[in-house]
Amino acid sequence: MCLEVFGDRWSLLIVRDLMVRGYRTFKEFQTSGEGIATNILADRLQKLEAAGIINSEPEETDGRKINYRLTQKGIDLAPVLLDLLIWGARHEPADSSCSLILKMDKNRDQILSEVERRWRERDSTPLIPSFDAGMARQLGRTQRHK
Amino acid sequence: MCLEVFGDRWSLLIVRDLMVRGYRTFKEFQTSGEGIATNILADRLQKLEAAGIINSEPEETDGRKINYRLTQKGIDLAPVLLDLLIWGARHEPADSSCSLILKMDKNRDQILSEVERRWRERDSTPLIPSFDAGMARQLGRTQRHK
DNA sequence: TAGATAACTTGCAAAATGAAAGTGAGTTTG
DNA sequence: CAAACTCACTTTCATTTTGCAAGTTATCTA
Repeated sequence: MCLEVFGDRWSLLIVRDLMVRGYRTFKEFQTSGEGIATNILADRLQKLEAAGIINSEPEETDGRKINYRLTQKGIDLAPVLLDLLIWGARHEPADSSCSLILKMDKNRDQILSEVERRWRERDSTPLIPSFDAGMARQLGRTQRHK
Repeated sequence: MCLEVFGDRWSLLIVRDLMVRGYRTFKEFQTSGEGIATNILADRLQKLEAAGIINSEPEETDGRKINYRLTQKGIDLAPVLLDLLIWGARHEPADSSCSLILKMDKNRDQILSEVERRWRERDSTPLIPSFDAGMARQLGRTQRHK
C-alpha cells in the first residue's frame, strides 16, 4: 500500500523539497539541480496529488503559476523523512553537516513540531539553511548520477 | 545518498521482510507472494549487500542455502519502517489491523527495542503474527498489482 | 504587441523490469 | 550411488519506465 507511492526515485524527493526547502512551483523542482525530467516531474506531481499527499492550486497573483503544497497526509510523512535523514547521517559518513543532523535525533519531537508549524503557517523559507543543505545532500543526490 | 538505495519498489520490502517476517533465504522471498522476479531479487539482494545493509553467508547445515541478514546499518532502518507503517495505518483506511498499528505509535520506543533485540538474538519468528500480517499488508501489496 | 515565462506534452531512444526457461552446485531418496 | 530434487541464481527476450530534447499553450511583462 504505502510503498506503492514511494517505490520510485523521485516521489520522496519531491515531498522533501516541499517540506524542508519550501518549494512550491513546477519550475522550482525543475531547476533545483536534481535533474528530474519534466515529463516525470509532471507525472509524479499528478500521482502524489492522486494519492492525496499534495494538492495544487493556481497562484492568485500570477495565473501561470501553480502552487503545490503538502496536505496533512503529506506533512505527516515528516517523521519518516526525519528518521531517514538521521539514518543517512549515521551511516553514510559523507558530510560535514552529519553532526548537526545527528543532534536532531535528540530533538526529534521538537523538530517535527517545527516542521508542522511551518506547514500550518505556510512559511516556505527553507528550514534552517544549513540544515536544509545537509538534508538535501543526505536524502538525495544533487548531481545527475552518471 | 540514502534515497538511492530505496528508490525502487523492492528494496524496502526486502528489508521489511528480513526485519519483521524473519525471512532469511532467497526462496522465502521468492515464494512470499509479493511477486518479485528472481532476477530482480538477485539484483536487489546484491545491491543491498553492496550498500552494507544486509550480509549473506552460506548455511552450515545445508550448503545450498544462503542466509541473508540485516547488518546494524540495516536494522537501524527500523524507525523509518515503523514510521512508514504508522503513516500508512493512519492514512490508508484499508485494514482491520490499523487500530493495532496505531497503538504502536504510543509504544514506539518499546517496539523498536523489541525489533533490535530479536535481531541481536537472531530470533527469526515473525514479530507478533497479527502485527506481521498487518505490517505486510500496509507496507506493500501482497497481490500482483494489475 | 512582441517577447518571456510557466507548466506542461510529445516523440523517441535507452535503460529497467518482469516472466519464463535455463544452469550448476549441493542434498535427499530409492 | 545414481536419479531426482532443491536452491540460488542467470539468461533471454518482450514490455514498461525513464530520460532527453523539442514542442505547445496560456499567461504575464516591457
